[in-house]
Amino acid sequence: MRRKCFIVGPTASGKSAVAAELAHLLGSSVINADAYQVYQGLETISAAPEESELARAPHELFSFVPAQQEWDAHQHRQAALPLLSSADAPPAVITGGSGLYIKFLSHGPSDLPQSDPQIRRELDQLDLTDLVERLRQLDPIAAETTDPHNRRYLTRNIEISLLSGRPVSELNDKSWKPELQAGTLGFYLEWERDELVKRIEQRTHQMLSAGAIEEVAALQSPSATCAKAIGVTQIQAYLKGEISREKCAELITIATRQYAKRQRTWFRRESQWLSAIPISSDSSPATIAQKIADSL
RNA sequence: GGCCCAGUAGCUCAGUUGGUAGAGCGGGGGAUUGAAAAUCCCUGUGUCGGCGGUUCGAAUCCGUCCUGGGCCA
Repeated sequence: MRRKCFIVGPTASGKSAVAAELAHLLGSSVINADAYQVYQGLETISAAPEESELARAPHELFSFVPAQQEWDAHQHRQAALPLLSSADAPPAVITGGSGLYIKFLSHGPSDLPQSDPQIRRELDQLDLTDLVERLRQLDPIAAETTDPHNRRYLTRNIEISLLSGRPVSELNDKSWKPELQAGTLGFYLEWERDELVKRIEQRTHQMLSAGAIEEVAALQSPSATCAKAIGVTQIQAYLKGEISREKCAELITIATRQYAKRQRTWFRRESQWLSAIPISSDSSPATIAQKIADSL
């Protein structure tokens, strides 16, 4: 298997630029591990790599899924595996902000059944107490350990039990298969909190004036996942005249900040295999990339 | 100048006939195995504008002053 170098961090941390530089230095390519940069027609809002970055090195798995389609971590892993097979290629640079997508590539996921739209549609009709009851019938242990308020997790656990015909608690041993091998490294771009908040604010305004509004206006019946991208509902509200442009920017900034916080929490937990790289406004992507390349 | 309304957590506001305060949002922390930019959990001591007074006890009543807003001159 090909060696892997993960570049992760919260949104607006400058991952794309560092990844592009690093791939350039290594004569390699950048592989996307971001749940929203996979979509077509969402480039601005998802902060997909810019022209200059795309020109720096080949980019894989970016902007290739129609916005009307659903995509998920498992499909993404399947799509990425062929790109990671040749052992003699230079290390692949994998980057993105979606912890789950990263984890699916850094570790082998458990062998569980895939999602089933039909089952989900049916379960969506039930209310929380019914979902909890349903799970209890299928798997009392899982019902005990699953947050009874978390619709997503309840649904997925019921789905797994139904599809496999066995209780989830038997199938999911909660221990990831360590896929990390020698030569695989992960780097976390670590910003000082206030500085990242400033960057998020600036980037939001930049996005709005760089086509984000037109992009959302042009979205034709996006998939449920796609419609959940930060910025979509806020810009739609602005387009309908429900909120001002300033309010829209404020709401997007807040949502992005909260997202960055969740990312921080996720990656903190992954710190066993991720080394933190302190980064600030005076560090250039090229310098960071060089530093990483030297440590490989 | 006179009258009226408002002044309670970073923000928006609740606080029933007086028993020293509580929600939402924001913020902070956490969870996270095929929807993950999703979904969910935990976390609220603040001179109740200031100063006096009444009372066993006042954010709640009285007086006065300050700051916003409105109406009348």
